[in-house]
Amino acid sequence: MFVQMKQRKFLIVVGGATATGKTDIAIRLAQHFDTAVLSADSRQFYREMSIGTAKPTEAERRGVPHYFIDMLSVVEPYSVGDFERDALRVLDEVFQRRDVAVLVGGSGLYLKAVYEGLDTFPPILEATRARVREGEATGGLVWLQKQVAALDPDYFQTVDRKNPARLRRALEVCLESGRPFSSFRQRKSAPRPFTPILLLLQRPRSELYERIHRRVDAMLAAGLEAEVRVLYPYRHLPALRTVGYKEWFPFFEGILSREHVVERIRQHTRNYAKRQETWFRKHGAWTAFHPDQWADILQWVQAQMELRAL
RNA sequence: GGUACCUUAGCUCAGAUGGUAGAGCAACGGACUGAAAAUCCGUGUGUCCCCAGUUCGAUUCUGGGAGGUACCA
Repeated sequence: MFVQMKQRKFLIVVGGATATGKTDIAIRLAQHFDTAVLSADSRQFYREMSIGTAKPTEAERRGVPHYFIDMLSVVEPYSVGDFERDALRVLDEVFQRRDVAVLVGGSGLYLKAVYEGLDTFPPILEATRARVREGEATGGLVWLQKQVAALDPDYFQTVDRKNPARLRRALEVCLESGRPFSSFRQRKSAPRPFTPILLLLQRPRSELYERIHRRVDAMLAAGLEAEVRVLYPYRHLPALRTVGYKEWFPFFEGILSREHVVERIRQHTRNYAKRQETWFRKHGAWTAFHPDQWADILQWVQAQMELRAL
C-alpha cells in the first residue's frame, strides 16, 4: 500500500478593518512560525505612500520578511488580478521552505483573490479602456447602461446600474472579448496548494474609532501633509484616491481649511472601516478575535492546523 | 442689572392661523470578481429647553423659570 505523505501548507489570512491592529498580529504570527508576511493592502504597495497608509516601518517588521510593500510607484497600474498572480508566485516560493505563510490586509477583495481565487478574465488593452472612457465622457452613465444592456443583458439584470465602475468594467470585458462579461463569471473558487485559515480581527466600534482618531493624529505628527504635498501633481491617479491623501488637495488649492482636512480624514477613515466590516461580515467564513487575545489567537490557529492537516 | 432676539435630529438650521415635525451635512445599514482606502445604493435616529395655564388636543398660544446671543447700562 502506498501512502502519500503530503505535507500540508497553511496560509494564515489576517483580515479586519483599518487601525484594528492587523499588522502587529501578522508579524507576531510570522515570528512564531518563522515565516514571511504578504501584505494585501492595495495602498501599501506604493513606495511614495508610507505615512498615510500606516505602512509598517523596518523596526516594526522586527526582521520578518515582507512582500508587496513598496513594490510599485503610484504611476504604475496594478489590479487585483495582478496581485492574485504575483501573490501565488511568492507563496510558491515561501512554501518551498516553510509550511506556513501569513497574508494580511484590509482590502477584502485582494485577500479573497489569493485564498479563494477570482475567475479569469481577458486582459484589457489600453485602446479598449480609452474607448469606454470616451463613450462615458460624451454619453455619461446612460451610455454605459445602454452598452451593457445590449452586450450583456444577463449581467445588466443584476448589476448595480447606477454604479459607473461596475458598468465600465463589464463593458471593457465585453468589448475586449466579444463575449458577455457574465460568461466569465463562474464564481467558482480555484484550487489552491494550501489551506487558508481565515482570522478576522475585530474591535468594538467605539474603540476602533478612538484608535482611528489617534492614528490620524500620529500621521499628522509624522509629516503626512508633506508626504501628500509631494504627490499633489499625481492627484488624478487612482492610487491617490486614497483616504488621508485626497482630502488634502482642496487645502493645497486654498479652498478648504487644514482643520476641515483633518476632520474629513477622520470621517472618511471611519466610513472606510465600516465598509470593510460589512465586507468581512458577508464574504468568507471568518473567525473573529480581539487583537488583545494573542494567546487565544495562537491557540486557535494551531488547533486549526491540527484539525485540517488530516 | 435693563431691553430685544434665540432654544427643534449628532451639527447648522427650516416649519406648521394649535392635530406630536423636515432639509443639508454627519451618523447608521447595505451592495460590490481586476486601479476596491475605489465605486454605488438605502434609512430620519427627536422629552421640538423645563414647569404651569388655556384647550378635546400645546413643540406651536399665555405666564414663570433656565441657558445662550446682541445691544444698553
